[in-house]
Amino acid sequence: MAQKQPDPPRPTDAELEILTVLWSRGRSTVRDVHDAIALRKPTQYTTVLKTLQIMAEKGLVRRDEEQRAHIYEASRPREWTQSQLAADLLQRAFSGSAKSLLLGALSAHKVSREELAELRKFLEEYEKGTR
Amino acid sequence: MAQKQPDPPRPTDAELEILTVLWSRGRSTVRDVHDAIALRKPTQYTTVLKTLQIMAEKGLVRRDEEQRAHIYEASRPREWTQSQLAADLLQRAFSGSAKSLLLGALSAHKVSREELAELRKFLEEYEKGTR
DNA sequence: ACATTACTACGATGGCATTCGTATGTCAAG
DNA sequence: CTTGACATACGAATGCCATCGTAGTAATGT
Repeated sequence: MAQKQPDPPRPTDAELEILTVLWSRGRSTVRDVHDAIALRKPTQYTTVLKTLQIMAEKGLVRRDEEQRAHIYEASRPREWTQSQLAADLLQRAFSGSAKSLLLGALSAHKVSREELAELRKFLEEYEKGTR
Repeated sequence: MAQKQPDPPRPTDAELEILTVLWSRGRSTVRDVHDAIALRKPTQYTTVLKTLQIMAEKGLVRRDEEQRAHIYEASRPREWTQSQLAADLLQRAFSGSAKSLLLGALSAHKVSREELAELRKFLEEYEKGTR
């Protein structure tokens, strides 16, 4: 019987950055992750390593130790974690009002007309789906 | 000439909770804030006091020391801070995709049919506004 | 006048996040 | 075999967050 793993805690800023790399690259070595992150921000290799080790303890990532260079992967899919984060902020800062959240996002971060239309379409579809 | 205050940093969890009280109550004493928070969560008075003092240092709140019981108020309106937080999460976790953010929020936090309709209306209006 | 209550200030603690340096082990090239 | 490149492990420094206890002081009630 498959054991249900407990929900990992909310990732911190540095952890989220690493998760982003793992989500887009898939299974990766520490070096892979470090290289990707070092492009945008000077970072020591061991810093990434240590953070990944901690993330493994927390259950945010899984580690495959078969090879000498261990291989890491996110233990939860991107969508799941994003959902957690969105719901968390929704509660903490918006008292559960999805409308306020959307308003806040739109007013600070200008989105293109195209994305706006997409957004509306998505919402219409979603509304149909729950009818 | 009015000095432009620097943007206060992103509020922490405890700080956000206090800000929420200040936004809904307006100018408040430490006691007011404490009473409001203690309803949902056992908290020492001095914990709230200390946090408010730190928030004042950071510029998250303003303090009026005229009376013996100092009076605090949020230095930024709710909408402004919410915007910051939404935009921050949008960047950090959603690579700027407002659609993903909305999808995440909706999939974790079930919203009523009414709110969904409201949301759609709001989006339509917003779209008109930027045309 | 004295005791009680209400307030601020502040130090201290424990925990976590982030970062880095160093130690140590493995492997392959010369 | 020795060296250099590359890997993990891990201790430690630093700083912030959240919390609380204590001290000191002003106001209030008896």
